[in-house]
Amino acid sequence: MAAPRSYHHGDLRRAVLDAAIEVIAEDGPGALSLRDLARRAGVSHAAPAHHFKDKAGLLTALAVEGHELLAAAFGEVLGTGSARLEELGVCYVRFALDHPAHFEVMFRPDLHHRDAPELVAAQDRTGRVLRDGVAAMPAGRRGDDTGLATIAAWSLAHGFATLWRGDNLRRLAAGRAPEDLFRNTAALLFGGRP
Amino acid sequence: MAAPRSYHHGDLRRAVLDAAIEVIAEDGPGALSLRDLARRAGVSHAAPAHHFKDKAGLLTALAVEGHELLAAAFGEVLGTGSARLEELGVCYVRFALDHPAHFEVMFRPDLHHRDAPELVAAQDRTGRVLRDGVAAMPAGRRGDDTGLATIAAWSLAHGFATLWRGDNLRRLAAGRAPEDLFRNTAALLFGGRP
DNA sequence: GACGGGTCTAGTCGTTGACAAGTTGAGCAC
DNA sequence: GTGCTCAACTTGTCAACGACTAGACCCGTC
Repeated sequence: MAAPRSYHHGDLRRAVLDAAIEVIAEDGPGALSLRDLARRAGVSHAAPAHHFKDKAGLLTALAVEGHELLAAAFGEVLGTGSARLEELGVCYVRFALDHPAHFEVMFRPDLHHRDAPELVAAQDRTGRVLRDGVAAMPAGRRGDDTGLATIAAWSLAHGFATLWRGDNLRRLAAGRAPEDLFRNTAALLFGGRP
Repeated sequence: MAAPRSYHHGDLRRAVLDAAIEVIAEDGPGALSLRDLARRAGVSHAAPAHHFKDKAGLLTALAVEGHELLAAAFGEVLGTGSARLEELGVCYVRFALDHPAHFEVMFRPDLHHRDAPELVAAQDRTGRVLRDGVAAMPAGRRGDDTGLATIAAWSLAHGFATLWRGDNLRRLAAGRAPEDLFRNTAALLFGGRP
């Protein structure tokens, strides 16, 4: 990073993405500036545009990367075989807390090029993985309508993660750690009947 | 509105807020520009700053107004006495769909002055109203821990509303209207055992 | 050793948020 | 009425931004 730069950066695309992740995680997408990212990478102010076209393009790339990371995380949980529905939700919440910048951008269509084919594909894949994950669960409490169960599980996890990140649950959480708290919440709704 | 303007606008604060609501509902908070709002209200570019200090101040005011509207909506539902927990959630979802701009801003701390006392008060009030609403429900399925039940109900409704607004549930919804769909979802989790 | 395409620089335009200083006009004291 | 005060608003300015353009640079290929 301190080495003298040749004319070509080497991996400017990744460098800009990483810088963006840092900025967004700290101050939100509103604080993002292409010129600032260029400065951080040590290149001229117009260089990033060559990789991402424009600001929305950069955020689209970030969203796609987020969907890939989420799908991978789901794959790990499902791969273990010990997959209870709660753990899928916990995985979702953990993803949101571990990758706040990606999570922030993934579900904000006003920030990206909504029609970018790679984004649409990534979104579809996430939806499919989610639904398949729910479908693979024992029927039990979740009812027969897989679509409805998916909506329920997704809404619960997404809402929890979003509210937690916005610091809206601090008072209600009463000091409990987010993952445990969500596990309890999910167990209350999806778990065995008391 | 078409009348010749005197030096004083009359109610510039309201006019700017309304214009902001329109812009945000259409293109998101990122598309907001104080100068554009001023233009729409027919005043100079610096006039809005006199009422809101800065952009974050405007969004803070919007968030506070949103909390007030939400609390009022809850009051109506709870006032009827026919308050089942699902209907509280439906009310939340309907609020998000009816007031997209307010909803968008209310839970995005990076957009406002997080420490503004009127905002903190409004947030606290929303949290309290929510919790009281849940507490007033028959114990039944929701368990004994009111805090946990509030988190569950809030997360579910918030997640559903957010995902719906981001167009992430289109495929899973299969044409069903959002309110009915949420009612079913909530019934699946909170309702009587099938 | 020319060349061609991907990568980056340098310069520019129009727009924005924030700030400072001045202007207007309504309400109030006398 | 006269003069005062103060909030509401205007005008002018600045640095920063996103987007665009033309051109410089570098590497692999023929």
